[in-house]
Amino acid sequence: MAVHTTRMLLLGAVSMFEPVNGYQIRRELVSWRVDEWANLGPGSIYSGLTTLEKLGQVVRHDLDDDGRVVAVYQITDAGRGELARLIGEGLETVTLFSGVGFQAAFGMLPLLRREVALRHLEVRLHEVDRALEPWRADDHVHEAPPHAVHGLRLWVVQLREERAWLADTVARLRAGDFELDGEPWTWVPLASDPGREMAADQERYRALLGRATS
Amino acid sequence: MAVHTTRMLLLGAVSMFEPVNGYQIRRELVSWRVDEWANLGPGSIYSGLTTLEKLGQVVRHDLDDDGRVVAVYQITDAGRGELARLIGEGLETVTLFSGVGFQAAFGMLPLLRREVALRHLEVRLHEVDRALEPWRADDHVHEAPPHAVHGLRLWVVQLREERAWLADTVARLRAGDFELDGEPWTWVPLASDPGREMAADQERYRALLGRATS
DNA sequence: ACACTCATGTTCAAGTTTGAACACACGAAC
DNA sequence: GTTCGTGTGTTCAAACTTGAACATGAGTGT
Repeated sequence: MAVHTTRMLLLGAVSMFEPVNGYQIRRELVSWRVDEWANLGPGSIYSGLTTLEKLGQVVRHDLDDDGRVVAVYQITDAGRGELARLIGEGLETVTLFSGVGFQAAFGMLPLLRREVALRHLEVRLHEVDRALEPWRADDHVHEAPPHAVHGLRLWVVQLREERAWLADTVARLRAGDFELDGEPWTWVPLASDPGREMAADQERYRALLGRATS
Repeated sequence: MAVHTTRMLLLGAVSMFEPVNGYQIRRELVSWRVDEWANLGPGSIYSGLTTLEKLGQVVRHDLDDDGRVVAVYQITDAGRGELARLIGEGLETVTLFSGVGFQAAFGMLPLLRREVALRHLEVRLHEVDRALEPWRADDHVHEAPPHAVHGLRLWVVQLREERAWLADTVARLRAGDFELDGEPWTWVPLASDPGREMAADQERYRALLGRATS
C-alpha cells in the first residue's frame, strides 16, 4: 500500500496505550472495528511489532507478570517521529477508490496538535481539488470503454462529497471542535469495562517496568 | 481482503485476452491504471497465475514462439465459474471505507450478461440501503470519540452518493446502456497500437496452440 | 561495428498477511 | 473434582505482495 496502514495503526496504538501487549492492541483495534477494513489479524500485530522493534521504533520488555511472561511494548522517539510522518502521509494522500489510509490516519487525530492537524487537512483539501480538476466539466472524452468511465464517475462524485466534508472539518477544527493533543480530555477512552481493565494493566506494567529499569 | 481482487483481475484478464502471457496482462492492467489502486506488481501477476494454474482455473502452455519460450494462459471452465463468483461477490459486497473491490468487479461488467449484472447491482443497492439504515437520522449517539464519529460521517455521505449512482446505473442498464456479454461490440478494445499488437499476438498464440493440440 | 536505450518476458529473495491453533488460566455447571 | 466454555497471550506455516533485477532482442544513432 502507498500508505503503511498496519504500521501506523500499531505505532498509534502503542503510543496511546503504552506500555501495552499485543493482545491488548488487538482488543482495542477490534473494538474500533478496525479489523473489518484494515489488515489486522493477530498475526499481523505480533509480526508487525517485531518489525517495529527491529526498526527501533518500539522497545519490547518481557515482563514477569506474576509468574507469566508478557511482552509489553513502548514507543521510542524514532517511533514517534515515524508515526507523525505516517499520519501526515495518510491525511494528505488522496488515493483512487479507497479511503482506508485516510480513515486510519484520521482516527489518530487526537495524537496531533491542532495546528498540525489543520495543516495536513488543508493540504488534503488542496490535493482533492487537484484530483477533481480534470473533471470540472462532464465532457471529458476519456479513451476508455463507457462502463469504465461510468465507474470513475462514482469516484468523482464521492470525491466531491469528501471535499465538502473536508471543508467542514477544517472549519470545525479551527472553531475548536474535537479534542486534540495537549488539550483537556473530556471523552473517557473506551468507556465502561474494557477501558478500565486496560488502564489497570497499564498501571501494573508501568510498575513492573519501573522495578526493572531502576 | 474480503474480496480477492488480484485473482479476479487475473482471471478476468485471461478470460478477455486468452491465450495471453504474463507481460501482456501486466501491460493491459497498467494501461487501465489498475496498478495504482490494486495489488498488481509484476510479481503478483506471475505468482498469481501459477496459483490459478494449481487450482485448475487456468491452463499454462509453454509455447515455442519462434525460438523463444513463452508461457501463455487460457481460462478453464472452473476458472470461468470462479470468475463469475468473484465478480458477483465484488459487485454485491459493501465494505467500510474502500471501493476497490467493487470497482475491480465493475470493470469486468462486459463479461456478464445483462440480466446477471442487473441482479448483482440490485442486490448491492439493497445492501447499501441496509448499511445506511442506522444512519437515517443524525441523532445516532455512537459510543465513540467525536472525531471518530465525524470520520464515519464521511463514509456515510459517500455511501449516499453511491446509492444515487447505483440507482442511476441500474436504470441505465435496464435501458440498454453499456455493452455486455453476448451483445454487439462497438467500442474497440484499447484503441490504436497496443490493442492491435495484442490482437496479433493472440492470433499467433492461437495458431501455435492449434498446432500443439492437434 | 559499437554502444545505448527501450520493450519484452520473467524470476526471486525479502517482507507482509492470514487464520488456524497452541498453551494456559479462570469460572460455571454437572 | 472434572468437564466445558470463554478470555488471555502468542506462534507458525502457508500464502501473498513487493519491486529490484535478470536475460534477451530490436531499434537508433555514430
